Amino acid sequence: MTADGPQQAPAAGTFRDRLRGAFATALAAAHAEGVLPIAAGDLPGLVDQVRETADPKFGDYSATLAMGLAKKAGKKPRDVAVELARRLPAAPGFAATFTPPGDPVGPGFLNVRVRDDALAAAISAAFADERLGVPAVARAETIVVDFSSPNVAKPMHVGHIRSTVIGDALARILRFRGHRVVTDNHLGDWGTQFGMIIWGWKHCRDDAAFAADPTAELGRLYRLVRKVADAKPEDLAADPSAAALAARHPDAGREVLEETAKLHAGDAENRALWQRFMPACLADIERLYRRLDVSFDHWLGESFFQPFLADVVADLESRGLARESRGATGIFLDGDDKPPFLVRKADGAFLYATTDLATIRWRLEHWRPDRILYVVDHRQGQHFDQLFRTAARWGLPGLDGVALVHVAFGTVLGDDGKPFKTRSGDTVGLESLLDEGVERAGQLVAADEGLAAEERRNVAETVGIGAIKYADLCQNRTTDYVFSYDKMLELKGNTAAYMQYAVARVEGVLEKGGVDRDALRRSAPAITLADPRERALALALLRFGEVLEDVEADYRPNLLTAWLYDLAGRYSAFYDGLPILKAPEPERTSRLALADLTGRVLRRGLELLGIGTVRRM
RNA sequence: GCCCCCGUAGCUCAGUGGAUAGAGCGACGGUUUCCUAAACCGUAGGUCGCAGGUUCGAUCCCUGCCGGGGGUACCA
Repeated sequence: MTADGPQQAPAAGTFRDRLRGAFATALAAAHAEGVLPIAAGDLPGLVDQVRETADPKFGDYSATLAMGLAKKAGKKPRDVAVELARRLPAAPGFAATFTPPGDPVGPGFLNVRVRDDALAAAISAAFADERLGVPAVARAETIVVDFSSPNVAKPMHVGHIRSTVIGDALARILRFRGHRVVTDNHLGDWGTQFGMIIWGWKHCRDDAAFAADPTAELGRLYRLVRKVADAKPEDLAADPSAAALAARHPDAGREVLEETAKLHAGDAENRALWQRFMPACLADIERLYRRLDVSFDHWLGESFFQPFLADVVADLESRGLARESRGATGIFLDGDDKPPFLVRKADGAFLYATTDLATIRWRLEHWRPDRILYVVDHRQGQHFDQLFRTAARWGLPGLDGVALVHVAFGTVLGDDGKPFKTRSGDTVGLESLLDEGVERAGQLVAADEGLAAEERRNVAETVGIGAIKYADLCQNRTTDYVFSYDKMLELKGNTAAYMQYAVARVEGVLEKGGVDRDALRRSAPAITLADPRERALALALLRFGEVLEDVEADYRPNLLTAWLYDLAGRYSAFYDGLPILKAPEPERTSRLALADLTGRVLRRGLELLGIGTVRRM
């Protein structure tokens, strides 16, 4: 190791962090010497302009900040770049990690390359590290992640999958980053759907069916009563039994609301029915979560907050925020002529706005979060806008400085571009969705004769569920996405199976070589990165921490999937082009270490998305 | 009416105030005495909806228009 090279484990932080730090130092020095005018507040925005290059021929990292600074400084962009480049080598840690940028390129780009010895040292450190070289956040925050939140007593359907999958992935990622994460399944267990089921129970239940499969019977009642209560002619025309029921009960819609109101008011019979229905509903939901490998710290549903609702409204009224209008009570956030944020209906019932306000108050009091994330459908944007503004006006203790964020996502569409439905027009049940994904994965896996029946089933489950989750996560969450089994189960391209396959290939080569991975790790092998494919793989591996930071910044898991895909591709190119087991030393051991690290990074990355891996497939 | 989102290759989608706009599928071509070819390499394919504006630089930011979707007082 040379005198100016890395002395031991590299400095904390990603390469990007270290380079941004060096630029911050250079900027501060230029400012102190009167060369560049920089307000302290501008610094973060400036160093953000240090990022990985689009094309490796420009080096590994690139700074574009000189062009913007030039105007303020009254200098030419290239001159500004030169001033910064001159001061970089003196910044702590720069010379050990990066090669100095040469002359500015183009209008004033500064391109920087990671030193090969620093790259090898960083790989060695990551290889020996449980966290795979990913730094933890400097300041851990308490972050509540509110996701999934299905309506109990309605079967979970395709509409629930995005919130569940995206929310779970974000929670896992934030936790790995070092934050204190509190996941909460804010169940819809107190809404009108119970009025429907209670009404259905009283008028048209099938006791034998309920005894045999409670949730199936409750689901049937829900679907039936919804049609009867809504009384849409086209629905009734398609369903004679619903039509007959609707004819006998023309007031069903009103009666359903009355049953709901009675439940909320504490009516003994309805309350008893609710208590009877709940365990079966929860068991059904929990089975799905087990299959999806999703768990929660808390299950504080709407019913939990029900005792606080009257007080929430009274408090809002006493502070002059909420007032009566057309018999209801609401907060007029945008003046008298715009729809208010209703917290109590004319019939006295509370709404989910009321529950959400009570929930914010409760979470602030009990969890003292720095952030609360709501992973919910983008169609509820207006609700959250009103909710957050109301909370701010409410002046709750502990709300100052707390970020309330609606992490919105688009709708799941079918091939026809319309919301994903079965051919008969019903929403697709989540369970049958998973079954079909696993079934299709199984057909693909079955082609491989090397696996025993049970292992094939496990692989099919992991690949099928992974495909469905990945398809959801790999898309920008704000856009709608078209659900297609064919696409998500492609074995090439940006799919879970491609990444899982890369992991299995790592396993295969290590197994074939009879490699003891723990011993390999303890031996602290020297890393050589002579071939461009080795270097490209190494650089990608070390971006893990940067990517997770970016995921957190915008709550976008698809940045992680995109990077994993890139990483798996680089591994495939490395694996295809270079011998590992048959390479001479020291390349052989170095490549084994790279393969092992790649396998662990891919597995961890997929794990952070809630996606499993297999040893063979 | 008002508010929000979207419009990028034939299809499904990434992307971003920066250098020549990317990937998969589909099409065409190549690679296997070699560790999982479920792979790899290559070719073809784009006025980034249209028109202005801001900028050294715009697919990205602003304005208008066109097209699609969603929301818009007592469901969640």
